[in-house]
Amino acid sequence: MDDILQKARPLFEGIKRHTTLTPECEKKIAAHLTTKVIRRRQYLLHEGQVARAAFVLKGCLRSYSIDENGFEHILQFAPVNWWITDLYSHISQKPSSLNIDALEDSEVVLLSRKDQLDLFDEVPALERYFRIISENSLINNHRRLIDKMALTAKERYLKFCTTYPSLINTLPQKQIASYIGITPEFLSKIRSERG
Amino acid sequence: MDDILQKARPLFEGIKRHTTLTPECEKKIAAHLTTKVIRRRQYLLHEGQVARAAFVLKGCLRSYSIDENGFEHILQFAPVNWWITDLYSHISQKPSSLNIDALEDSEVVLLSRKDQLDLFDEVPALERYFRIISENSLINNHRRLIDKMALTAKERYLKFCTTYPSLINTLPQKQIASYIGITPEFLSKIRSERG
DNA sequence: CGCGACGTTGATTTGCCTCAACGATTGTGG
DNA sequence: CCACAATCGTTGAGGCAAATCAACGTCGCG
Repeated sequence: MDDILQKARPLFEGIKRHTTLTPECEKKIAAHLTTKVIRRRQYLLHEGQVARAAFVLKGCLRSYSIDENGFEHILQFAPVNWWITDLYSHISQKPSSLNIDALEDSEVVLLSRKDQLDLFDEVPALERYFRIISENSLINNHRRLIDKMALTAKERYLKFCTTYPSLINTLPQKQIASYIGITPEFLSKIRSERG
Repeated sequence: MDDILQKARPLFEGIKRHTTLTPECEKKIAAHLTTKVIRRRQYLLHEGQVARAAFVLKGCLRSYSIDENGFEHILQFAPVNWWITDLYSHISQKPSSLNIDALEDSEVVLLSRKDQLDLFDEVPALERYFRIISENSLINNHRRLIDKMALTAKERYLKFCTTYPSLINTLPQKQIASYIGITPEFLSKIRSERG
């Protein structure tokens, strides 16, 4: 129990950057959290399961959909201190259409939707925190959608490089290509034009 | 004053579909709302201005970005009972990069970010409501982004037709083409292939 | 009436994909 | 520790979905 309270500290710090949180509230939250280790290439969520929300303590995960031709399309990367889930499944409690797996050995804390909703009544600050990160995620998604419509593959790649410089050398090119919506071969060609 | 309370009724009904709202809270909210009429082709928001959030009482609006070649990319349609804004600008209070204008004669209620944040402290139910609609918008945006990466133009058009059947006959084809991310010419060609 | 926005259609171009072959690197079991 | 497979990135030839450009008919509206 105290173990979780300790491990979830980065999460509480994150919450405190947006709102205030008393030690009692931290305990209430911690009571609903569990931790989980996920090794590289292991799944946190398989298509068809019901998702829980995961906060990354260590490592890096990704969520992606697989289309009818078997191609992966990455929706999100989640490095340390980010949340990741299939939001549709998490909220509706229906089977997910996304997969989530670990790009490196990772550790997360998990929160079910039921526990999350209970906590929103117990700890209003938590609801505020999730309201804020939902707003921010929405802004990022708007930007990404517009970029997908307005920019060329090369422009999107360069923008990715400046927006997430820390991920460039961490992630395989294949994953970056999938995130910006092009084939790995074409990304390779883009990069070879003096990069 | 009572006028706003009356006009905002559809908004209060919408909130009550997600949480509970007392008449006193409705009054508190109404005190921060203003109404505005926007005629067809008139702007609610110009690129560079700071956005407020708008709830549509009548008509239909759109938000869109203009790229460096002068092409419009529609981010959102807002028919009756939907919110629309440039979320980035509204939240950060910085100049917007989006435009919002009316596709037909419309009327909206407006809420500034400051008033919204004040209300979150006064009326927790309102924060819950916005948390929920942010979550739902995010789900829709995820879906749309994946569709843009995984589906062909024709598939996206057919999906638009089944997802928003009421908009098909209301909106000019040009606007639909911009929303699904293709040229009006190509949409015309898609439609001419029987169906 | 005439102008401007809209939709259509065809010819041509292009950004990106597909497929295939090939090194380099990683990792895994004998 | 090595052999081998699997994964990754690169490169090239060819193909296709969608964009571009241009011309034309229609409609609503000042």
